[in-house]
Amino acid sequence: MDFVNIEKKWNEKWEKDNLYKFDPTRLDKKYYLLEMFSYPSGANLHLGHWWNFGLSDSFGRFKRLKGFNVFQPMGFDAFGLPAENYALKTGIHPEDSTRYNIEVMERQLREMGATFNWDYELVTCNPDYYKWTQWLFVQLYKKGLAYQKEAPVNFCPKCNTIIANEQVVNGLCERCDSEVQHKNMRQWFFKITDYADELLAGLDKLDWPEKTKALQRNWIGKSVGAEVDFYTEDGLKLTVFTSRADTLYGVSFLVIAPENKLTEKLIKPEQEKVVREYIENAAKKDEIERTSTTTPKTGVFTGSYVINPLTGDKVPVFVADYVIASYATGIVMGVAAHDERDFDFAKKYNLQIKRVVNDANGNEVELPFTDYGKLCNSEEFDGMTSAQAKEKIVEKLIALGKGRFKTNYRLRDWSVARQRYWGCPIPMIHCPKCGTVPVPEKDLPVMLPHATDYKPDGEGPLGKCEEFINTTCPVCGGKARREADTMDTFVDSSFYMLRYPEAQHNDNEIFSRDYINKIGPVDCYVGGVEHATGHLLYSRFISKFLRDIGMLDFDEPFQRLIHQGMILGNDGRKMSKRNGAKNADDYVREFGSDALRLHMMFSLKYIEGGPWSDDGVKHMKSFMERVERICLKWATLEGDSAPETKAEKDLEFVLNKTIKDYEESFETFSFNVAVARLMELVNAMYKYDTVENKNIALCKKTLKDLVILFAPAAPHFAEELWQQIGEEYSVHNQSYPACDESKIVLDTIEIAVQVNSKIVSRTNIATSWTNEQVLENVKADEKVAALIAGKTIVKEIVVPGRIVNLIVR
RNA sequence: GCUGGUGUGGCGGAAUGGCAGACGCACGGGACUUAAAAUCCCGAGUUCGAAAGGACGUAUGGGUUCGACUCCCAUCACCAGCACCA
Repeated sequence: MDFVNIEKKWNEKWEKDNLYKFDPTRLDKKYYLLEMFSYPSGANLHLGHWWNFGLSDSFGRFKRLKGFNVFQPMGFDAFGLPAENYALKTGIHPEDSTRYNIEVMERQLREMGATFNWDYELVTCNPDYYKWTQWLFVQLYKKGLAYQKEAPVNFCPKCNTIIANEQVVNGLCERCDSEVQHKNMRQWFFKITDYADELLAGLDKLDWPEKTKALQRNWIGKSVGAEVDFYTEDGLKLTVFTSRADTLYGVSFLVIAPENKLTEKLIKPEQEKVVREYIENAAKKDEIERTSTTTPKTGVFTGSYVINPLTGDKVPVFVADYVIASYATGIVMGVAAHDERDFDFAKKYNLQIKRVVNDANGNEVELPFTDYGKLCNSEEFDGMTSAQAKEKIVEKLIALGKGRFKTNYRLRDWSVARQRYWGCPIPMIHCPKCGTVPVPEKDLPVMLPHATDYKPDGEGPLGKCEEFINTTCPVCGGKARREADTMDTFVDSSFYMLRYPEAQHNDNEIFSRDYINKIGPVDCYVGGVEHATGHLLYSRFISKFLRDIGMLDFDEPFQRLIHQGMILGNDGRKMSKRNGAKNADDYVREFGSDALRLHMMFSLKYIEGGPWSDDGVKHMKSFMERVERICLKWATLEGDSAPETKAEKDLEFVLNKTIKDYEESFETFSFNVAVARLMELVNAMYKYDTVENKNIALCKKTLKDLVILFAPAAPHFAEELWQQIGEEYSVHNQSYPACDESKIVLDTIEIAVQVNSKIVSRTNIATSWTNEQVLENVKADEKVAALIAGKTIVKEIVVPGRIVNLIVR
């Protein structure tokens, strides 16, 4: 078979016939399958694209065979920095290069012959898409969830923009590896923190990899504890957050972050010089230096003391740069006896290490933190666990009015503004009279101008575009300026899965409430794990928000999530030209895409990925030829003798077992096992082929089922073979073959026989036998009889169809 | 440090607590061929043995069980994420 040319032929025919058209009226058995859409990079489709799109396309095809009305749209995440950086290098406008790249990539994706529903294509840089990105912004603004504040932000000096926490990797910009600077700027945020608890709780019911759920839990970082108010002699309140309120009796010192507003008020004149010097130094250090676990904690005494609300102890207050100003209250209590690093800190600055406190009688008492009775010098704490002690102590604080239960989250609000050109304009207007007001919905979209000066200047290049920036205030009609920033591209992608079903309509709504609730949420979402704390979290947040404003009945956009593993170079490192990276096209042209697809399915676990080795591609071609030979031979067999032979039953067994196992393997994305099952069936066919007097009807059925089973894994090959064996177009409109359970129950099977849990023999038994009959037969076995002779059988275990174990003494 | 994951032949990898290593690669052998390729068939965890057969085997050490790759506890190694988060 000429694999390369038949692919072209069928791709064209399928596309012409619109074979995989999604039927929006038949939603009772819909299946919404989605791969994370890609950034139009303009490069040729590489192996990673095939790995992602090709194999999940096979999954979609499988679902179609199973009778599902599969919705599998495709689009492009088209705004973003790469196009702009490319523009700065080449002078080609981001819009032009992006349009061109989309054209190239779309053509290649279509050439894959995949079942994507191109008639629902979305491109995030199209005004009819970003109209809804802006609409979303306005809705969030109206609910107080989009807001501006002056805040320390991550600023990438090379990209000249603010980036989100999620885009900072080890203090470096994830795109260009520049060291990220920390600036105070007035910025737009989405209040994702309002949903922290719900985002956490919602994870439990999702069919997602445990790993990904853990990543999100970790990222949200819920910490249940308490706030404790300490007062200085001057009556200044310092509130600390602690998850270990039970150690309150052992507080040796308090530490405040240099940036905390209260720090100023704590500095006593005699300490002024050293403290200022310290703060100045701290400001120079970057976050990594400050928060590295390897560098010892340093700090400086402010000169102030506070009173421990429970013990009345006088506790010194330090400034230290390891305390993070933005987490919780930015003030921490140090318990030297409990925490190793607090211990080191206390020793370094000669602070009292409160292993001992004075009890009511003035005697010194040891402070083990498990002995709460003694610790608190009160019988009411006797024998308490840490958790019980925590609760009791906080209750005492509440009674004193000096503390409360408190939960903190590591999650910060989502910084969404970018000082870049190639993004969705933020639909806000700054009016000198009315302040900041949203663009009225009827005026959306705010069009991104085809600017000529898109060079980033740290303030938003749109600010230099006069015809864009100058506008009138929608409230008072006076002169006003538009917001010059654009949105993070993760805003674009946070709702695309909800917009897809409506991609064909440019209505007055982002989507029809009725329709989205029937077709959504996404049943299965396929994409990389690298989006665990970014895109996947943002999308969940936006879904919950849309639910809250009455747009959605569901609040989790992705029911099931599959991460494909990464294909690595042959040296196990990220793929590059040096370690064997090739364009997928090189293989497609030589062996055909089906051979490539089969090899990818078979050679690595989809979910784990691994180093790429291409030896197998040619073997898959051989395998397909082997399949073709037997199929074409069997297709021409004539007559219909039906001998009841063992060989025939063996083949029937393998066929039906394959039908069953293949399905299971596909459902769990275990494509490697699925292909192995196909090979087993083919081997069984060859074995049966040696039989002289064949059951022709069985051969024909096997052959037909085999070709259908191949349809998801090797779509062009299966279609061609389907035609060649004389079946009616198209194999992709067939139903998945039914497994005849009666054929996978054999009359006789071989089971293992154990004596004292050790295999001593194998014997054939009839499956119709009762356990008693099986035992009787097993005991009659020569070897077994010899072993049990003269001994007492203590226990007889029969696992039907598996094993017999006789315990003798 | 915390969280999650992984650990099975030379390699990729199979195994609802029930015959470990399916399927394939590489390897060896045979058939066909003048020969090679292709194809078809057979073999193969390691080790002792001529063979029959035996011993040892799923990172390590324990445990539960008639029986553990699978469940539990501890340890080690590697991968990933978070990390003076109080």
